[in-house]
Amino acid sequence: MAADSVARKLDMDDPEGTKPEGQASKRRKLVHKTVVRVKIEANVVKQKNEGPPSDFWSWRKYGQKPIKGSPYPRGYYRCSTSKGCSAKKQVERCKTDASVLVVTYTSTHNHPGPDIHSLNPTVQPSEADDDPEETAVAVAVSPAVSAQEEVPEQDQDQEDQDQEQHPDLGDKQDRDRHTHVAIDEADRAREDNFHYLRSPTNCSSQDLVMEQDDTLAPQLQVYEEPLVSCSREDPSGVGAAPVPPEPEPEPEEGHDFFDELEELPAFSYFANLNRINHFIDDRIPVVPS
DNA sequence: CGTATTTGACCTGCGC
DNA sequence: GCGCAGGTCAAATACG
Repeated sequence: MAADSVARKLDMDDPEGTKPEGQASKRRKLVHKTVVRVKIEANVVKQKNEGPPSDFWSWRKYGQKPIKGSPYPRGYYRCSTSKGCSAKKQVERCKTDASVLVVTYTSTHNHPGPDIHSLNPTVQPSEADDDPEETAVAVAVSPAVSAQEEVPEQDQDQEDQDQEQHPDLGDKQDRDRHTHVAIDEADRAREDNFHYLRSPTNCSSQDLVMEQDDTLAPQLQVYEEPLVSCSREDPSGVGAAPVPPEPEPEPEEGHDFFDELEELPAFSYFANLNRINHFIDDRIPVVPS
């Protein structure tokens, strides 16, 4: 017992790079994060029922913790696609809207992803999927909505509710509106297989080593498509979603919750997109008609 | 039998 | 300096 603790302590005390990335990255600050929110019933549930692999990457759960202020636990996942990959994601449910999952990606994949077309032959690229521009539109969604990385846990929730009130967030709100335009455009393109969009697997090492001033870099908040942020927006825009809204299961237990969110689609895709700096910089402006 | 998930303990960072 | 909360590890367990 004690020996175990000592051994672990020694291991953790190693400030050098002699230990796996996971341990080295125990720092809570200064890590690049990408936040994705997704409405679960429209994709995850459906997807789960259909059974296809839910992501380009495979994620392995390594922890779960109850989060103060949130009735739902947070799950910790690590990329298991490649052994040395330090990519991680945290999955939790929105405090104010149980149907919305908040996925936070940290670190980056240090390996090329699988070819989704070969891995998922059943996933046929839609016509829109063949159109780079359609994908680009979807991409534009990501950076269009940015959030502060330093937003405290509690404030994130607050932010959702106060977005429209907060003067500082007016710009964000405006962009948010653009986002929905973009989503509208991309919606049709991706509604059938948005979680397998275009393969991001050809991310170059350049992408992977993307450096960012974490203290300054805005956190990318990606709204998964027929999705609305927590506790706001009229779901009417979502009505176009191919999947009828299912009765929201009462999130009584975190286990049930995480049973649903064990694997999430497309997030890695967006995470990868976020890494493609030039892609973001050159994002296609979505002009509201 | 191998792999993935669960779960409790431990460590670190941060705020007071 | 102390306490709290978040993040990670690793043994135990479940599953295919």
